[in-house]
Amino acid sequence: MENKKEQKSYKTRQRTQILDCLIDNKSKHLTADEISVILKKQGNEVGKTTVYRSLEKLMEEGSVRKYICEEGKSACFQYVDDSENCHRHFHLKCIKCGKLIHLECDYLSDLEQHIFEHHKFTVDNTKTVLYGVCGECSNG
Amino acid sequence: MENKKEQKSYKTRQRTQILDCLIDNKSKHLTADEISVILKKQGNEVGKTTVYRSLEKLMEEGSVRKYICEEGKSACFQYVDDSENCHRHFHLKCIKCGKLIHLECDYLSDLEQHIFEHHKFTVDNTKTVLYGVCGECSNG
DNA sequence: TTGCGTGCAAAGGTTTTGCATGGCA
DNA sequence: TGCCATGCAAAACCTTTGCACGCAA
Repeated sequence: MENKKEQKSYKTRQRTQILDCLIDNKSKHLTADEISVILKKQGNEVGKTTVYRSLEKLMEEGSVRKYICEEGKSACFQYVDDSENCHRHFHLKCIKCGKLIHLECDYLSDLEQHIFEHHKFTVDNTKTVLYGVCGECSNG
Repeated sequence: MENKKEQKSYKTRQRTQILDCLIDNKSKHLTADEISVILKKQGNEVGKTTVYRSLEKLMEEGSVRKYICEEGKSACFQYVDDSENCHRHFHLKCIKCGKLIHLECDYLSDLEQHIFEHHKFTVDNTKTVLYGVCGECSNG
């Protein structure tokens, strides 16, 4: 069974640096590869395998969230910052410049409520990203 | 403007069957592999390469749309049924049973309008899927 | 006949797994 | 010392590309 017993977890250089990297970039969605590259540039090389495995652990612990991004080629990860209430708002992602926008807005909460009441569907904005074009890119 | 020089396009057994398959399943999101399997079961085997290439053509023609789905492993495709106005509504997808729900609702159009006016962002619901749990699965 | 379509094989890119070694507690 | 963590190599997947042959028009 999915016994969510907390598993032991050691504090290692690699895992710490991966988490730090995600925190430093908490406004962005990073791919496993991007994390790997950033760490390398900082002189903190970490094997790709370890990046993937650490991200998985961090997701289980709830510190990190996985998103499926527009490109579809690779998954994106983002630090879960409780102070930003990311579980309560929607994310918009520009398909032109890739910018990620955190949308804090009561209107959106109402939307969720509406969908739940009228369509019997519980939206999980942890997994949901609205795609489109941001103001800057549409002016271009 | 969508002025893509129209390329010549031959009507072949494979392309016809792929499109038929998408039409038969127009309420679902199918992966390239699923299409391949369905056709095989019908005795209409089509090479994977051909499935991918045909889907690309069909997308250019505007008959088919590509979505990035939750699993993230593979892309999903769906027939564009103009009579259903899929470009005007949102799609909900249940992360438990995989069911796809077409949400026809004025409230949602307002949402788009709201995001555009207040957040300068043009949502493309061609690419957007709201993830969550449907009524049946949450009762389970 | 022309040139797009098809499909096998192979390449490319991302993610996972096997296994021996390393390192936290 | 007991385990989890790490990382190389290889496997597993999904998708794309090269190439020779097939087939619609």
